[in-house]
Amino acid sequence: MKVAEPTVERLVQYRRLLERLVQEDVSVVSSRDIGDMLGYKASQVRKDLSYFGEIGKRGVGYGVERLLSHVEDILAPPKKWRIGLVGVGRLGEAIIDHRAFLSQDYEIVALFDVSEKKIGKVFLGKPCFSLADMPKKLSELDIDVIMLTVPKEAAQSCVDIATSSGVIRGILNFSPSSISVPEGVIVYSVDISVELEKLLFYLKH
Amino acid sequence: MKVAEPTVERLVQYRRLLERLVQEDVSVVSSRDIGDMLGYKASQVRKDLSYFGEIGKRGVGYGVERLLSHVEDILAPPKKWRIGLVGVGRLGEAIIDHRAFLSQDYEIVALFDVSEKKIGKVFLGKPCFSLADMPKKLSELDIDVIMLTVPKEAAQSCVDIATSSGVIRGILNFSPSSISVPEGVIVYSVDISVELEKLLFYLKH
DNA sequence: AGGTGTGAAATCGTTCACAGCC
DNA sequence: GGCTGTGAACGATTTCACACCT
Repeated sequence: MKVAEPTVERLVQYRRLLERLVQEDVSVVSSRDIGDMLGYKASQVRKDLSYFGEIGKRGVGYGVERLLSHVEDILAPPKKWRIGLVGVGRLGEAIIDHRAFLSQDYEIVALFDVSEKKIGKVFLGKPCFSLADMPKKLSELDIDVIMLTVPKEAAQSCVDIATSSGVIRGILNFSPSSISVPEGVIVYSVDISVELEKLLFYLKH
Repeated sequence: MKVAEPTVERLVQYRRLLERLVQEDVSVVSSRDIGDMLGYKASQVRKDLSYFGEIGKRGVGYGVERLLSHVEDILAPPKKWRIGLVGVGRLGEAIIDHRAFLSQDYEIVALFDVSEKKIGKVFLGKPCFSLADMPKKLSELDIDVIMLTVPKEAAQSCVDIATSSGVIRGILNFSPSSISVPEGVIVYSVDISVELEKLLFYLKH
């Protein structure tokens, strides 16, 4: 099934909200409730949820637990993803430490850096290896995805080294640069300054 | 003039690329060159640039320096924005240290935190104040925008305190939570785990 | 020939409006 | 009466196709 990107983004938000509602012992929500809490139109919420079958009750709403497990199923990965993080700087460490990585769906299993000071050390429980050993380690450790937190000058060469192993299928790029990857590798970027610039642009009307 | 959001995002990328091309003494580029380097269609590049007047030469391309100064003018803010950062954790420090903040267009001028250990200290040249003093300090220091790098539980209350001063016009939210703000305040969010989840979703086709 | 600028067409995503069920 | 599910209308963005300039 083909799902639009904005829908996937909202599904992640629905899951988060529903987890909170389960905690708070809320048993039923309407599309309007969900929309109000997350800043979406009720019709948007209904359309998103309807792509995956009829899950609500007309005249009533959605059962919170039932809907949550439904959304979890949609988002569930085929296996627990194994992630490598390239570039153990301040941003890299902040990400290793991030609460998101308590997820059951993925795990950071190795770090990579060029600095002799970092290679061989352990950061927040994760071992750091040399960039030069990366292709070998990526295969050995069965890593599917890398997150790139290196300076922009290093980004493309790190990508080239990582993709040379042939095991990498996805890259989450935090560096402020466009990278090119082999056919079939998916790249998403999180670019702090681009988001800030967009905000500032609209601030001047 | 009204500019679509995806266009603004690409304009920021064009500026980055053009800055590099100036460094490399490239004097002319075509829309196809730009598109190939950034992963856009040539027609997309031409359309984006044409919104702001005829700047290229038919049969030739765009003069790099001329185009850069044109794009800089489009993105230029009316004044240097003054930014406050709320939450001096690992992620907050990574952002303070980020190369993006060498920009002439904006500057982090103050930090805010609840921790007694951090209040009164200076981090990478930026003074840290108490959350309780935030409304006063935001006015005093003429801060327009805040960046939120607090745990999700604290996000909404920090927003409420910050917007109570009435001087905040924009918020860049790094916390994994939806926040509500008074009419007229613009919010952009950078959510690491949402981007990762989207990537992983498309990895399982 | 080569490359821009741009209306028109195509695509993608959101919102409406209402039939259908609880 | 209230709320879901969904085709149809709408709106936004991308891509095409070609006239026009150098």
